[in-house]
Amino acid sequence: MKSDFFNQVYEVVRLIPAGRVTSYGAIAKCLGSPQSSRMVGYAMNAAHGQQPPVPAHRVLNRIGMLTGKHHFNPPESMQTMLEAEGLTIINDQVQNFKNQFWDPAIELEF
DNA sequence: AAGGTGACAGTTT
DNA sequence: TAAACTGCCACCT
Repeated sequence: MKSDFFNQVYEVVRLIPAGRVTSYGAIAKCLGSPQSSRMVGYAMNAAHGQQPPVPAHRVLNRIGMLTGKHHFNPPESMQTMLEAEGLTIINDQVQNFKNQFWDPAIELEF
């Protein structure tokens, strides 16, 4: 059993609806550690091969930039998957990021 | 066992 | 205004 912290992150990420994106900080905050955003990113690093798969491509930094695309295989698949969900990505940045933002702290409570 | 790293974010200079 | 530093906590060497 991995650390529950990671499992929490995976669960939240899997709840992200298609066509929506969120930030590491939002997830970290939802878990109760708003300053532990790095841990969320690190959890994503271990998200490879998780069951069910974790849509890590829907998790971006606070500015909507595909910072972790380099960790995908191939890296360009991240942008491809996001575009397939209806998102517009230019220069590794999600357009209308604020409009597509999905805040777990709000959506989950709703 | 201890130190260093990291897919970030917020604050300060 | 932009750039740089610190904080955070688990994983890896």
